[in-house]
Amino acid sequence: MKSTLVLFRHDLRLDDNPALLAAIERGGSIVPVFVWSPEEEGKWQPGSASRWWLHHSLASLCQQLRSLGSNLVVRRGNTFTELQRVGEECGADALFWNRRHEPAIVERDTTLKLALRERGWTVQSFNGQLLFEPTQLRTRGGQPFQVFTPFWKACLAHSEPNEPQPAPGRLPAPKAWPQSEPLEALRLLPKIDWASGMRAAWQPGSEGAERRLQRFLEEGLETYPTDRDRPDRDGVSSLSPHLRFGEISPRRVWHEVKKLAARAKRATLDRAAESYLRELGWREFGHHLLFHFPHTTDAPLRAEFAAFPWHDRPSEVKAWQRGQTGYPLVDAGMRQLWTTGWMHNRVRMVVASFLVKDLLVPWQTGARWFWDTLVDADLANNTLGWQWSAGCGADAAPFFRIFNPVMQGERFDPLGEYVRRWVPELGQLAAPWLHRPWTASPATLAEAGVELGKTYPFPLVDHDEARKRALAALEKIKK
DNA sequence: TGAAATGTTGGGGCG
DNA sequence: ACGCCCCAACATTTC
Repeated sequence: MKSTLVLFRHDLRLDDNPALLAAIERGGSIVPVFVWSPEEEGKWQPGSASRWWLHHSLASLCQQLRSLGSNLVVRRGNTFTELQRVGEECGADALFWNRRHEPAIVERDTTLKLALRERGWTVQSFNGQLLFEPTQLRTRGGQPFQVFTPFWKACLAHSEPNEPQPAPGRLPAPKAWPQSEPLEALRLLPKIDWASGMRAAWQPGSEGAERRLQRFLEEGLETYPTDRDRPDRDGVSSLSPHLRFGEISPRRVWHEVKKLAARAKRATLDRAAESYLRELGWREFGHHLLFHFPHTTDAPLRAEFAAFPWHDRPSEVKAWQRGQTGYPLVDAGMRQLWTTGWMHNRVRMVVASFLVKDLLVPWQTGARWFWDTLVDADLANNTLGWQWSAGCGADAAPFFRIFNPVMQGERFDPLGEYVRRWVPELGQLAAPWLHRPWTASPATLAEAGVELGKTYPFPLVDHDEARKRALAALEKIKK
């Protein structure tokens, strides 16, 4: 009996999993495999938050596989070596996977494919991560898109992404299971347990993804166009980490949202669906860009920004990381990130603007911190987001577009509920002062139990001055 | 998916 | 009634 290995990576689900379905169609037994080989990811090995998530997501996948009479073979080491060994142990001569588009992985996978084929294996890869493959969409001039709007129009004009496929009901097991390590051997969990905030906020695995999706469809989609900008509300889907690990397929999300809007036949829902799918479009855009411009993980896409006069001050970076900048919205965001492994997108833009423009810290420093702390850390989206914020990427916000952290707070967290949740030492301050405590009278501060410089910091920089400094720095790279 | 600076307009107070 | 000033409200330009 023939046997097919299915390599799981960023597709930790059983439904709408093209590699898995193709393996079943091929006939014979199926051997699901996970190989932990972080050094093969190059400079961007999974960060701490991602590892925590990965552990739990693998546990969930393993349980689901077992309920189908299968299992997950867990190995660590060199991917090529381990797959060969697994193949020998169960007599498999085929390997199927869903593609990833990160530069180091594309390179690794290309080598892997060739090496195994040379040894007589059948190796096939599929698209399980994206709505469209990066090579499918080109401008009329045959170039990759670098501006979002035409990119998205091309997506919408393209034939619909495939309908999602249901999970198989059963997976034929091999006669003998290859050796497998216990999950704990991968040592993905932190040594000191800092993950309690993450446990409270998330349920890694496709079951958790499913719950998020259903809740969002029922309660969130309708108000998405406005509430998506409100960190004080539960107005977004929170699917990002689930999409990152492939616990839910983007095609599934796409079709569920469209189906709901089509059934409802209401203009508001149509608009809401459009607005949400557009964000899925940004995810897609990020992945396509990284595929076509692999150097952008570390270097600005707009080369002139390489000469930007950044100021990397470790003490200021530290204050930013710890949520001690003295700007309440920035600090709230950074603490939400530290505690839950996630930050609301509106606030991500504000904290990124603050780091890059108010502090003049290189965007790569911010990207590194997000990479380590986000449970949804995704190389393509992280790169796109930071280059967008720094004004040096594709279709980026112009550098002179500088967020005012006070105004953003007043506009998007008007009652200060978001700040109060994450910066409790300001909890007693009334809304008008909450976003700019340094402007409150000594009496107001005393009444709220706030002592600036002691219980909560003074602003690290004066935004007005910082803004002028940033614009002056920009002049240096202009001809 | 900005915000500040600058320009324009129009109503009201007032001599 | 008129001209003048002020300034809020909005629009446009600039960074």
